[in-house]
This record gives sequence, structure tokens and C-alpha cells, in this order.
Amino acid sequence: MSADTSMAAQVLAYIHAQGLAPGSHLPAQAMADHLKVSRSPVNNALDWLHSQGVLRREKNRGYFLAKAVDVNDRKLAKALGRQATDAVSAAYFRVAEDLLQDTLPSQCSEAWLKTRYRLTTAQVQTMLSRVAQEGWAHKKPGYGWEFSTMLTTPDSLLQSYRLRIALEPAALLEPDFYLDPQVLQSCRAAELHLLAGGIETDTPDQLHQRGVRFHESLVEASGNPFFIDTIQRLNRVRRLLSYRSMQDRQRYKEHCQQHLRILDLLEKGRNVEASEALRRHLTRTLKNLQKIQGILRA
Amino acid sequence: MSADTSMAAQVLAYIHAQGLAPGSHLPAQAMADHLKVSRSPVNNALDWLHSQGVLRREKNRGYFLAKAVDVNDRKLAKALGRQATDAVSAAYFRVAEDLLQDTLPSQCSEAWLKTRYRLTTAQVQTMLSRVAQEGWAHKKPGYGWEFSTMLTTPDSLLQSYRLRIALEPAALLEPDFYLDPQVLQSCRAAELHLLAGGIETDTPDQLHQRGVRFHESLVEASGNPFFIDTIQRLNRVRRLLSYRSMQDRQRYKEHCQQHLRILDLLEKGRNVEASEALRRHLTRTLKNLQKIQGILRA
DNA sequence: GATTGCATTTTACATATGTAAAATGCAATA
DNA sequence: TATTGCATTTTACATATGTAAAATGCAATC
Repeated sequence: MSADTSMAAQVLAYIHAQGLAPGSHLPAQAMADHLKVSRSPVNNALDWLHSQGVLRREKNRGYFLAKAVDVNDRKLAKALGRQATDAVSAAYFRVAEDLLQDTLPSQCSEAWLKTRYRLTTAQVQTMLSRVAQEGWAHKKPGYGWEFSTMLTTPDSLLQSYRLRIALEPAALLEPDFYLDPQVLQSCRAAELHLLAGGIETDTPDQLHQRGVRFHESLVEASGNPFFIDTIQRLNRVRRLLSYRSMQDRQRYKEHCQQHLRILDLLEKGRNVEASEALRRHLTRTLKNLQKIQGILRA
Repeated sequence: MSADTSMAAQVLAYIHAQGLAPGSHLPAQAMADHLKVSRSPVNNALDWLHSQGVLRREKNRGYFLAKAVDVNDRKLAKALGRQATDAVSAAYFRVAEDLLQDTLPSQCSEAWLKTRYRLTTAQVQTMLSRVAQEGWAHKKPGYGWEFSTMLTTPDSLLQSYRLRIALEPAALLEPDFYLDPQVLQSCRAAELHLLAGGIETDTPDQLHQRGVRFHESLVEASGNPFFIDTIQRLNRVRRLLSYRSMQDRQRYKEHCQQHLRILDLLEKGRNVEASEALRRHLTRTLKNLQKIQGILRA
């Protein structure tokens, strides 16, 4: 029954991002081009959305938006969410967790992982290649894999912040820096949403994601693929360092204001000042983390 | 006949690095531990080195160094070099080259690569996972792969330098920074070798490699795995941006002196100054590259 | 007690084949 | 002429099996 809902979710996101009005035509090819796939998976997704009542279908004319997309539609969210988190992702997170809790040997064989996490050959390989790409494990010269200390060092999170402090402010000073006004607007909107109560109502994961999106948007604007690639990699790993639940929501208000300040400066092209503000923002956050860690250890 | 000579090469490198005297015993397990493999491949390598006359074998006592290792031994180098550069690496470099010369579509299927480079399924996958890990290509959502602009932008090299400028000086200021005196010494020795004539006699590739080793050693001393991982990734990609042959050897003398100056400062624990010197060094190199690029375009 | 030498076990790669999913070609339709 | 709708082709994944290489256990030796 439920087809590939992840594709449907992307289509929905696109519709929402474009702010399409009810009745709009949704050409399959255009959608496919945007999502970088062929018409086949897109058509499946459109058909599924049709079955959910989001789209209207007209014979030989295609699909049309039936009603404005409501991001908070419970029923739709539930139907979308039904995509079984696949075995590979599940194992991936379990491995990360086990590593953080030190219940995983620093090195082991693929076969060992296969039995421990009940995976097939193909699954274990997919998972490991993902992990390798993120840099927290690598193949040993012979057989077996070795996990990096990247996640397990007591102050991994602090170390990751110090890389950010070196990187992000520098990204704002790249010669080709250009922040698309539309991106700037959506960043600002996100911060205003948080200040207007989102800080209390959003889940910890949502808060984390919003933060990531803000910072990645800025680095992406640098136009330097080396900066962009590095920060994306870093954030994928940071997601695993799940200290984030400990962060007190009190500070988020300050964060939002600092973010908004930075956006204001960038809007006026005052990148040097923005860069400085970003550095101060990150440095302050690092200091706070250090304080929290000190308390936790004591 | 010729067994796994790459393992033999590593054993040789180890013997040389340890400065072992002729007659020294080479316990298989110790060697295996150091190379992070089991005794089996090590024993094969030792046996091969025995067949080459480098080692002496005594029944039930193992292998002993027959003579001092001569790194420049032609015969040995030839025997070692006979390891057929495997199809995967060969294809990897051809893909990179084709991409740089713009004779590769920005996206294509695995099957297409398979036929173009005459590879098996397994080989193409190995190659692509390597490329993906280095960040200059990624799987598309559906079928096929897409190449990043990381290598093809006209000023990829300049962009990579700007990341280095953000990163490397910061690495020297990491709180856990510790440069092993032995590493420092070997870095210094390398620079002195270059000043003593190596600049003229080394191949462009050797010169490049020495530069990489200097900079990576410094970043490794930071003790921050995020910095280390990032710089290693970056250098693996930089190796493909083969502008290096264009660099005039004139400048290398200055580079060596700047490198030595930085090492001196680090030895005395004056990291802030060393960091500044490193930033100036990199910035100057960047400026020169820009000048060269300007000339090439005109 | 440590290390070798060799046999045995374990591990993961290569290859082949079937299958599900994605890409594509093209007549029909608006 | 652009887009749909559907059939066909292409693509790559899953799975199974044989094989080469690496890891390991252990008696023999120093």
C-alpha cells in the first residue's frame, strides 16, 4: 500500500517551498528535474499523494494541487511517517550509540557486526560505507574495521565546536560569498518562529535541526565547495553527539537574537562584522558547553 | 611470483624508520601489531624480502636483517615497483583527469563508467566509494552519480587554499596541541634535505608529498580528530589538482625557510607566533597562485 | 616464556543470476 | 508543442556460492 513516502514528502516540501496555490498544475518532468530523479518515482509519489487527497488527477492532463498544503496536517504526517525506518539506519544509530556508551570494541569484523545487529551482508556494507564516509570508522589494512576516537573522546563536542569556530566565520569572508535573499528570508522566519514560542514547543531534535540549517545556509553562501563539504560532514557527525538534549532552552533566546543580528549584517553586506559576530556567537556557545561539561564531571 | 609487495614495502619502511641495524631480529607479531594486520600477510612479506636477499632466515628463530636497508637500492625498488598499479587506482586517476579536462559528463550511471573504463562491477564500486569519500562525487537519489564542482571550478586550487588558511593556523592553537619532538626532527630534516639540493633533484611529486607531510604533521599534532580528518581529506583531493607541476622551484627555497621558522617557534612553545607565521606562509602562497592563474588566463 | 612454523578457521571479495526500481521512448491527448 | 500515460529498457541491488586472503590456535623449538 504505502509506496515510497519519502519521495512524496519531498514533493510536498517542494510544493510548500514554492508556495503553490490550490489548482496549480504539477508537471512530472519539472518535478523530476528538481528532485534529480526520473519521472517514474515522481509519478508514484504523485499517485500516492492523490490517494491521500492532496492532489487531484485529470485524465491526460496530470495532477493538480487539490488544496493548500498544511505542514501540520496530522493525518498526512502520520501517513508519511509510516515509512519504516529501514534496518540500515536503525543499525547505524545503534552502532553510534553503542560506541558513545563504550559497549563496542574499538575494532571488529564485518561478520561480527552482522550477527550483533542482525544485518545481511549488503546491509552491513551500506552502513559501514556511510560510517566511513563520515569519518568515524575506517577499514583496517587486513580484515576488520576500526572506530575512530572522533565520537568517543570526552570532549568530542568541544573539539567539533573549535573546528566550527575556525571555519564558519571564515566562510563569510569568502570572495564569492552571496546569500540568496530568499534563503536569508527563510532563515529569519525560522528564528522569528522560535522567538514567537517555538523554543518551548519544538522538540529537541527540531531545535537542533533548525540550528544546523541556519549555520549550513551561511556556509553554503560562501560558494566554496571545500567549506560546504566540510561543514556538512561535521554536522552529520555532530548529530550523533547527542548532548544536545542537555542544552537548556534558556539560552536559545539569546541564540536567536544573535542569529538575527548576523542576518541583518549580512543583508547589508557588512560581512566582516557578521563574521566577527558569528565567531563571538560560537565562542560563547563553546564556553557554555565547557561549563556544563565541568558540572557534569564534578 | 611477486607476492604482495606493498606489504613488503611497509615492512621496509618500518625497518628504515626504526633505523634497525643488520642482524636485528624481526618478530612477526610485533611487526603485525605495528602494521595492524595479522602474522599471515607479514610472514608472506618477510618471506618475499628473504627471497630478495634483504633478510636472513634461521630455522625456528625467524627472520633477521641481513644488511642495512638502502632506500635507493635500484634493484629492490624495481622489484617493489612491479606491483601492478591496480585497475581501480588507474581508473580513479583517469576519472579525475577526465573530469578536470571536462571530457566527462557531470552525471552518469555506474554501468556507463563500467564500460568506459573497462571495469567490473566490484571495481567500479570500489572506485566510486573512494571518490564519494573524498567528496567529489555522490550518488544521486535514483540511479547514477553526479560529480561535484569541487575539482572543476576554475579556481578549485585557490578555494582549497582558503580552507587551509582557515584551518591550519587554528590547529596550532588547539589546547591539546603537542608536537612529538621526533616528528619535529624529521620535519626539520626533510626541509634541510630540500635546501641542501633536494629542491632541484626531487620529482614534482616528491616535492608535493613533502609539503603535504609537513602540513599534515602540524595538524595531527593538534590532537583534534575533526581538524585532522578534514585536512587529510582536503589533501587527498588536492593531489588531484595537478597544477603543482607548474609551480616554480624558485619559491621552494622561501617555503623551506618559512617551514623551518615555524618549526623553531613550535619547538619553543610559541604557538601563537607559529600560527601567525603559518597563516602568512599560506597567504603568500595563495597570492602567488593567484598571480600565476592570472597569467595563465591572459 | 616468547616466538616460530604450520594447519585450521574465519573473513570478505568476486562472480553470477534473479528481481525491484528507475530511466526512457513514444503514441495519444490536450 | 508540451505533457501525459504506459510499455520497454536500463540500472543497480539482493542473494547465493566458490575462492583467495587474513586471522588464529597450538605444538615444537629456542
